[in-house]
Amino acid sequence: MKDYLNGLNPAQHEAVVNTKGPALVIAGAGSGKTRVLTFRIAHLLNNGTRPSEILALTFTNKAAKEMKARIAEIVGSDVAKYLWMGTFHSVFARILRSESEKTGFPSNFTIYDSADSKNLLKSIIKELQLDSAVYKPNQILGKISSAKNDLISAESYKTNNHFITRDRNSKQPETGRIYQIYTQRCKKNSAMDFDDLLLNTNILFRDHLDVLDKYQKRYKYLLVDEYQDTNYSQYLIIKKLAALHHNVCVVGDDAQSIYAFRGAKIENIFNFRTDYPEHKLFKLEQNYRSTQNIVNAANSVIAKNNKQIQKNVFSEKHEGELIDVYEAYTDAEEGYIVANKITDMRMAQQFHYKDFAILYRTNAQSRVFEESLRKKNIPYRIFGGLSFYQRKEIKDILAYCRIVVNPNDNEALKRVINYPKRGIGASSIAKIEAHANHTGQSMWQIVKDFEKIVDIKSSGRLLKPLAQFRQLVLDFVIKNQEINASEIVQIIVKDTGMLKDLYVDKSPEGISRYENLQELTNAVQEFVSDFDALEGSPILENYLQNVALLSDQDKKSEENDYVSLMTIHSSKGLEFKNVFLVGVEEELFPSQMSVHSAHELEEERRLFYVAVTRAEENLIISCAKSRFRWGQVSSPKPSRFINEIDAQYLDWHVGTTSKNFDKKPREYRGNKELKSKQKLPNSQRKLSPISNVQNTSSSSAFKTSTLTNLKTGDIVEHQKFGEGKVIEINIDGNSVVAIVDFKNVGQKQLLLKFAKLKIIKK
DNA sequence: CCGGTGTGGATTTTT
DNA sequence: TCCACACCGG
Repeated sequence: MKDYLNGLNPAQHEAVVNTKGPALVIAGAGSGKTRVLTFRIAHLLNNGTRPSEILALTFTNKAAKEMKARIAEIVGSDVAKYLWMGTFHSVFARILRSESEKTGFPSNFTIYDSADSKNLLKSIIKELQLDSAVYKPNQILGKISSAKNDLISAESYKTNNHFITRDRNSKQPETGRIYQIYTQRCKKNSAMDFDDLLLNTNILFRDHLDVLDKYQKRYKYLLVDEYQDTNYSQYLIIKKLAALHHNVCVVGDDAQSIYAFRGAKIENIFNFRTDYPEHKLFKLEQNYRSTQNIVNAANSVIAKNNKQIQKNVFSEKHEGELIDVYEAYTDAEEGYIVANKITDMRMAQQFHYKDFAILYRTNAQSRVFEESLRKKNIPYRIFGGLSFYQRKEIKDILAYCRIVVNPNDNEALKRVINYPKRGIGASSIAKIEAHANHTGQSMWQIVKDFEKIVDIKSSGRLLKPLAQFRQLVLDFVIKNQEINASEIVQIIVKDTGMLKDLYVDKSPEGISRYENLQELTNAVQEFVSDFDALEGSPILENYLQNVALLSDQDKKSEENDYVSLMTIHSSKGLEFKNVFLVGVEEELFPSQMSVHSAHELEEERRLFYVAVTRAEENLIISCAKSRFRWGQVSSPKPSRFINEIDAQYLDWHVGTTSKNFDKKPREYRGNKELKSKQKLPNSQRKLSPISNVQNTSSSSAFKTSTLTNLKTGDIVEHQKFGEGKVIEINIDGNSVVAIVDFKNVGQKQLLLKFAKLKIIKK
């Protein structure tokens, strides 16, 4: 029981046993941060602290779960289960539910995910008759979100000069009004978005000192993981809760703060020392994860940042291999190199597939690697992207569940009032919504008594479908009172007809949707059987409370052997023997200070640092000199960050290294004239015909199926170049190119398959 | 109302 | 490329 302290190094040991007073633990990458946190909690428990007096906040649900499991191993699960441990969002959602009399929200409030928020904003913007091209829902959502994270209410937003001028400059002067209506609408729907969970907690603690007092007393020890990624709202919650006991331990690494885009303030970790002058500082500097080369290389990059807490991260592992850098000609070749390398390394060094990860900046980059891996029959799994809970079929089921629990949830109602199709079209939905907003009722209240609405009654056509929908929901509500979450979900998928709908659909997508539906019912079943009596009963209400805050990462991964593909962001906290950091081009890892402010650049550098420090043994960085993106060819340069790594740690492989690579770079295919330019140095290389096309509309009217119909000799019309004659057509795998002689252009043009063409004469 | 088709726009990153 | 949306005809 006590021997957990033996395996710690001196710095870790200090950070574990000094449990009194504020503590700042700076934990370099791979320095055993989770160990320290878990042992610190275990140490508290072993020294007489009750588990319910400890509040530990993590960044993801997964981290919380894992940590709880590890603590349970030390102190036993009967103790560990009473710990308050979870993400900010889940813990404070729970508190907001139990303090519902004080919040103005019912305890069964719905949590809107970003899609719900966006939809709500969209309809508000439409209602206000504003142009949704100017008031882009995503942008507005971003503004509202950052305001909330800075604890700025709609009212103060509207009168704040800074925001007024900013919104005027961005031609969105009505943002404040939208914010206000959005807030009202959420309240009416009994819904909170992600930011509201934190904002309303702050409001609760501000306006109800008795409540604050209660939680201050309850939580004698606070621990916060990933402190560098907390926002102002979270910071303030911690500060208030810690005000009584001052036993607040924050753990983090300023070099890994990569969430500024969603409001994270790296300053929080810098300012901890001034916030708590009596704090103790612990630096975990030994990296147990990576080879010396990788650690040194990572250090050499992050050293270029100005804002940081000085530390000296070192490794005592073997020196290790140099970092390979590959500059491929094309994205396809980059994929090929990576897949080949995985096969080679696996054979030569007995690695498993699960020892490999491919990390990229954006989800869209995964496709090329998927293709190359599939070609070589390498098993892989993509993390992130469209998460399970964001899939249409899943959201539809959950929307029904949400209505059952909270009928005022308009967003859920709008989602399924006509799904499956029952003849309630967009205009009818708009009519109901307008009625609801007029009378200050929820849409469900209108639907419930739709016979009273003259407008609906007179048209007649809606009567039957509305009655049917109402009956369906009412049935669910009644049944739900007696049965558990799993049973009601079964009834919902069956009675709505969704189960049959998806079962009948035998297209690949239909099958996968059916499987997803099965997976969801399994998940609910699991929720029911795993349910701990401590947390109430396994009813739908309780299931829903978790589900909005879940993400794909929280789904347990099977034991299988596969290569992992994910964004750098989602790789944080993970480690792999071999890491491929791909697509490292300046388009995605910007290098121009003129475009990006200094602190944005520093954040990008930290992101790069995070990626590099995921690797234990081998790191391979790659980029492509020509990339096919959004239907167009671009010629990106390697990111500056590669050059910021000290050259002594690098091993460069420029150009094609794979002799077997049979595909020529994409932009040269099938065109003799261009082929000769291949040898030109990068700076002088011109892709003139293609770049001309780039300037035209990027519409993809010219579909592949149509394109294959194109023949040499056809007369076509191009939006920009006018009428012309096809003189050569080249179809090769998925790349299709036509050379066209345009009447009025005086130059033959090379058109890619996405060029906009109308066939005039065959 | 609904489904098909054409069109235009968009891309970080996640609780 | 994919997705959302507008438009049209049944």
